[in-house]
This record gives sequence, structure tokens and C-alpha cells, in this order.
Amino acid sequence: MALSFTLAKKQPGAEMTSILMIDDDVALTQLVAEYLQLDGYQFTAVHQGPEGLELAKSNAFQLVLLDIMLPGMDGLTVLKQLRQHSYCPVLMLTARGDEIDRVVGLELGADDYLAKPFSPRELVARIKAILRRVELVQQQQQPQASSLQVNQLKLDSAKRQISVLDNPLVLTATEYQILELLMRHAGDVVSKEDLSQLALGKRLQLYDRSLDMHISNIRKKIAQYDEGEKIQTLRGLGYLLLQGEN
Amino acid sequence: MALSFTLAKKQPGAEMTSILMIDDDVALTQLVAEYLQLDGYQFTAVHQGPEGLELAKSNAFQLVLLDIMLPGMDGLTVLKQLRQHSYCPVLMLTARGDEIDRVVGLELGADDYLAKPFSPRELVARIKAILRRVELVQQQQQPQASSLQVNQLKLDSAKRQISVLDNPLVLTATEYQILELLMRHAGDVVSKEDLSQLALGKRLQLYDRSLDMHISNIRKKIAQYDEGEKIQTLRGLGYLLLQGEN
DNA sequence: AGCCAACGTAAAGGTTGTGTAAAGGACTGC
DNA sequence: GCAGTCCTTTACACAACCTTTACGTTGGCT
Repeated sequence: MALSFTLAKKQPGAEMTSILMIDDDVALTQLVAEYLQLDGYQFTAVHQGPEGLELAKSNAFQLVLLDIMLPGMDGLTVLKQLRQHSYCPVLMLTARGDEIDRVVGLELGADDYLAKPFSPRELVARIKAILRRVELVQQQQQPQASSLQVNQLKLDSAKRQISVLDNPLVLTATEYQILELLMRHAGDVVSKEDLSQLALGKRLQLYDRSLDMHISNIRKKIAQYDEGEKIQTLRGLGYLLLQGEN
Repeated sequence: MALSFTLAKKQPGAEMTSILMIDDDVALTQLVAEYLQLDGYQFTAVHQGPEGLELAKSNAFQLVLLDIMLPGMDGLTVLKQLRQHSYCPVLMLTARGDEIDRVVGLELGADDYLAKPFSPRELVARIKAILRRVELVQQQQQPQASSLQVNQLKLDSAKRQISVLDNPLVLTATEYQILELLMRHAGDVVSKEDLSQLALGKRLQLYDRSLDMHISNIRKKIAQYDEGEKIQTLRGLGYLLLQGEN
């Protein structure tokens, strides 16, 4: 057999993002269907665990909305089995206050969770956040230039070194990752959420200032050699390394 | 469904790294195919042991992904037979917690193992690590300068001797290998994992401090004659012999 | 202007990786 | 069997690092 599939991502006209919802609440799935279809998503809903699992395993969907409380097969079980085969992003839907389910779910590899009842706007926002991050990750997995230059900053990824005006920076592993990310997306805003997940490997928590500290330290190290080269802050959005003229 | 695509990326027309996957889980092989082809690898999957063994023995592949649980012929058997003919790198795929399989597999000559379920990112990272190490080994097997000098260190590989400021060091075989590796890659970071596999001939285990001790001893011996010549530590990354000015 | 959430950052706290002495094994040659 | 050599493990100290805390500042909002 030929191992084949189309993985085109952004080819216009071709694809639409398909979302699968596994939830026994039929009324809710219909409501969600309306909103997501309005937003241009291809939407499919099933109401039972095993059926959903089969569909999800097919990799035909870019994202799965998974209810924890399911008749027949528990949502966490579905997630666990799905993860044997696929790393398709999963957004869990939980009853409010189900802290344990949330923790277990995230450990099993869910990408996010949302407590019921939720507003459609919130749902769409979460979906978009996950999809955007998945795209970032895929971008990261693709071959990237081993060296690039942004203004006075020079990246040498083979040596894992970044220099300012030819002065090599002494960066910790985390600082390096953050700065590399910013450089590879120079000119674009990189959200704190993305930076946290991609460089620190964890979701950004409320009152988590760790990332801010790393940025602060990176700035300090860059300023040793070049006062002009600045990481810009976009309040509420993220950070940005300006490309081109200062 | 459209037929598969080729995603040449490095040397067009020239060689592409070919990877063979032997796993009866068809859905999984398709998923892996997607990711690896995105990453520019030539990918082939077969679902039965004997068939995979034949293909692997052909030496047409630079790396084999081998599932332990196979119908017909057990993965470990495949590995054992493959090793009679080929030293092609093998990355084992095991069910989580199959500690025994892991140990046996590594003893049979697998290069690494990965517990299912794994994330595509992790898989790609492991594959790259193996291929990079294989390249390092091949590089080592090629004729290399029989003598080279790094700062105050002078290597005479014919005599298997390294001297500091013309004072020959009394090194053990292992110490010599480690220092030679560092010298031949002066200016680059050499990971502890690489050092362990290439100089000690074993994978680095958690809480394994053996390599640290060797480094410590080498440093002590060098310091007898030259306080300035230092093996630098890059926390979490490896060790580095600085090239050029101190 | 005044409020408040987001941000900057110094300092303190906690965690993890590394340095190294010393003890424990494994192996060799006698 | 014993001494010698070498590699590894154990144990503890320390340093580097990441995160949290705390407080000051900024900028958008009404």
C-alpha cells in the first residue's frame, strides 16, 4: 500500500480546519456546531467514547473537543487511548471545579481544558490559541537556518551561541531558547503564552513572573554590549524583536 | 486521497536520509510518516517482522524504527537477526514501562528506545540525536590528523599521547579518549551523552557520575602543568574546550 | 486625575546539575 | 591471593539556574 496523505496546511481553497467534538450532550454539540461553523471550521460531533476514539485516531481532525463525563467510555480513557496513536491536540471539557480531572487530563497530554459551562467566545479563543501554537511547533520542527542575523544580533545555532556586535552572550539554556525564538520571529509579536510553552515547557500561570525575569535578564546581558538593541514589550500581547531599522 | 509527496530539502537530487519503520500499527506508521516526511526524511513502513528484517538487512536505510510487539516475529528477534548482518542504527519502540524489553534491546544493540506513546517531536529529536552520533562516529573512523594542537594542548595520536606545554600527560585510556574527543571538537560543545557513548561506550544514565569523575581527573592532570587551560562546563549541555585565545 | 492590571527587576528561595573525595568493584599480572 | 590500576558509585558541598516574592513603575482605562 502507498503511505499517503495530504498534509498541505495553508494552501488556499484546499483545507479547512476540522474539529471533532466528543460529548454526550446533544444540545451542547449543536450549539457549538453553530458557532464553530460560523467561524469557518469543519465540525463533527459524536456522542459516545468509542466512536469518538475511532474518529480521532484517524487523524482527520486538527483538534478534538473531549468531554470528561461520557457514558460508556470515560473521557480520560479516550484521551489515554488516543495518545497511544496520535498527538492530535485535545481540548478537554470538564465540569466546573473538577480539579483532579483537569490535572490528570493535562498529564495525559491534553493541550488545554475548559470548564463547563463556557461561553462560545471563550471556546473559540481557546481553540485558536491551541491551533496557533501547533502551527508554531510545526514550524519549529522544520529545518531552520542555522544562522541568522537580526540587527546587531547574530545567531549561530550550531554553536548554540548568540552574539551582539560580535560579543558572544553568556546565556543560560532557557535564555538562549527564548532569544532564539524571538529572533526567528523577528518583526512578529510572540505571546508570553507561546514563549512559556515553547521555551519553558509549561503553561503560563496567573502571577507567574518567571518569563518576565528571563526577559529582564536577557535584556541586561544584551545591554552590556549594545544599548540600542531592545526587546520590545507589547503590553498584554507579548514581546517583539524589531526587524530592520531601530 | 492524493498520493504521497516527496519533500526534498537538503541536497536536491543527492542523498536523503531513509528511515524504515517496522510496526504493525498502521495508523501509527502513517502518523510517523507524516512527521518524518515533513522533516525531509524518506520514509518506508512495513507491518511484519520478516518483511522488515529483509528490508533492513538490505542496508538501504540509515535508521530503523522497530516496534517490540510484532505479530509473527518478535521485535527483539528481528533486532538480533539484523545485528548478524548490519550495524544499521535501531530505535526501539516499546510499550510504556517495559523495562525488561528496554534492557534486553539495548543489550542486543539497539541505539535508543522510546516508550509508546511518544510525541512526534520527541521521536524526531531522538532520530536526530542518533543520526548525529552516527555521523560523529563515522567522522572518527575516517583518517584524522595524527597530531593537532589546541592552545597549550598537543595531541599525538600515533603515540596516543597528549601533552601540555610539552609535558606529556599520564592519562588512562578513557581519559585519553575523552580529551581527544574534546580536542577534535575544540570550539564546539560536546554533549555528555555523546561523550559517554563515544568514550565510555554506554548510554548516559540518570545519576551516572562516572563521566563527571573522568572530567574532574583530566582537569586535575592538566592543571599540574597549566592552570590556564580549562575544560569549560556548559550546564545541561556538555563540555567545551575553548579554541583560540583564552 | 485616579485606578488597576500588566510589567520591570532586585532579592530571596528552592531546585537541579556539577565538582570532587572517598569507598567500592572489576580486572590484571604476579 | 594480593597488590595495582582503573572505572564506577556514593555522598556531600556548592554553584548555577529557575522561580517566587515583593515592591516600584508604566500605561490604558474610565
